[in-house]
Amino acid sequence: MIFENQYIQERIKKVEILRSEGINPYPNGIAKGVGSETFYKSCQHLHAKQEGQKRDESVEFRLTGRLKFVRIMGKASFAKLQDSDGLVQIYYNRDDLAEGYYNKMKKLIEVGDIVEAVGFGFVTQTGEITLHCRELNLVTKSISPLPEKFHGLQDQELRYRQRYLDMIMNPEVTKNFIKRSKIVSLIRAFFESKGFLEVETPMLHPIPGGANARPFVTHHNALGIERYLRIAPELYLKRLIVGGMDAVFEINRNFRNEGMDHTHNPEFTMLEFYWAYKNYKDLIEITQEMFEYLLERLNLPTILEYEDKQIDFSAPFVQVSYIDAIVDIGGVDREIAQSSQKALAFLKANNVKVQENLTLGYLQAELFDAFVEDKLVNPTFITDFPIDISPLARRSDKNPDVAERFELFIAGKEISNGFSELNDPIDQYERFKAQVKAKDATGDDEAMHMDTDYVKALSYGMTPTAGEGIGIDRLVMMLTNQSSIRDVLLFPAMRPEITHSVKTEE
RNA sequence: GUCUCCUUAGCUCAGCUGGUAGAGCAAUUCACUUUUAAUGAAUGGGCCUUAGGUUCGAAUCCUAAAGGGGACACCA
Repeated sequence: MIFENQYIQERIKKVEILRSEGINPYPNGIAKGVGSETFYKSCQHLHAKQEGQKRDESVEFRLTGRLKFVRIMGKASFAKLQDSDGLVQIYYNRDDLAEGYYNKMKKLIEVGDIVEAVGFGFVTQTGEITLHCRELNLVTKSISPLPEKFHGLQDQELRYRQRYLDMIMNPEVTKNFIKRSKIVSLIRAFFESKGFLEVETPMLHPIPGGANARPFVTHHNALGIERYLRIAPELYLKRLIVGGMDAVFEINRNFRNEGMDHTHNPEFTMLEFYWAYKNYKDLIEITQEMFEYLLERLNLPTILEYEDKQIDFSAPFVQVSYIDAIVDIGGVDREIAQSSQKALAFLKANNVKVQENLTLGYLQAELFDAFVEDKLVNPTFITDFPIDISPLARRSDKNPDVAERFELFIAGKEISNGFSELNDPIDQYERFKAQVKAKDATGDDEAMHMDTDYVKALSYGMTPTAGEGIGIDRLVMMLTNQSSIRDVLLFPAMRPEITHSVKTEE
């Protein structure tokens, strides 16, 4: 039974006592009190008063919040109440509350309960602004005790599984999530100010597309068909460009059925935006601008601490081509980087596990991952991606081996991916076919599926368009200096916890 | 998926080379009308994650499982 714990039982008894005394432990219709911040500000002037007179009984305040500490000292008590502004101290004693109320309630109102305190401000002997209560009412009884008051809740697992407790015990956690919310809100404002329209496209896809990833599969009962939770909104957003929306964005969840670690959660939030009559160079510009906007509005410094690194966001961010990055940053000879045979040999010589049948572009990607990615600490735009690893990007008019594509790296991590979109329907059709072939040949179960409806859409003509995706979770990690994605997700994915019962055979 | 470490009271943690369970906070009772992790006194509280094994004897050693942390791999 969920409530069998002795401490919970003790508190349930208190609930019963309260009811028998005619006090509702879960009353309704109580308005939120004045925030503790406001209370402090309104009482600041009391500090200036003479010793022994630091009080103003003429102004009444009503505070509401959860009790975090209670110190009963016989006929008087101090308690700390936590509201959305923070902690505030209240004082209550036998003589200033209603007759008999103090003795009846002092043990029935305890740490964890949510209360309403009404009274006036004063300054204690130790100089703390405190509410002297004339009234102290229970707002909501807590029957589960809070974790230890000094160490709080440390256990990572409990913090993620019981995020509400984490928030009660570790207020800085809430602060990070408030910041996350602000970041998302600013991004919306930024794109709207640029004339983008926010749209919502399907989560249930008949064909998973727009990324190389394994999808979750689900079932539609009425239709009797499989659906895939979306791995990316890309193909739908581009259909909207075909339809004549010139600038769209979507901030929403993607689902990928892959491993979990400190940078991967099965569901994560992506910003994707598509911009007609623009190319990848315009994207680089607007991305740079977006970062400047975010840092400024969040009051963050240009040089940001992240883990053990210092990241310099001074504009403009460096731009390097994929090949040059491998050569100049990765320290790989240009000859090696431009020959399949030499690249393969080099990778093997450096103990990088690679498949034999990879094309040059894929080998370059291996070189990049192994020798370059970690070194891109300050924001860096990597441009001119190999065409083989960019199945949805437009081929460069100057160099057919290269796509008009870039990725932004910060602190060794990919933050954004953007390109001039492929709008030649026949080229797109061929590339899908190649992906399907790769799927069969190499058993690459992340390779893309053929999406004939998307090709059909392109066949009506899509304006030259640039599109980009930014991983919101990783962006928030960077801006809140968190090294685990779980610390920027309110409810990170967890395995089910109680499975002591039957083990299923393999 | 692999390696590695962790799981003991509500919480934070001790528990040695195996001898039968400890502290602090929290709780209960008492004292205390300006405390700051309040204080002082007393009391209660345990499926030592689970299942096997070794042993006269297991929280402790071994094996497996579950959950979690970290690293790597897969993955953009």
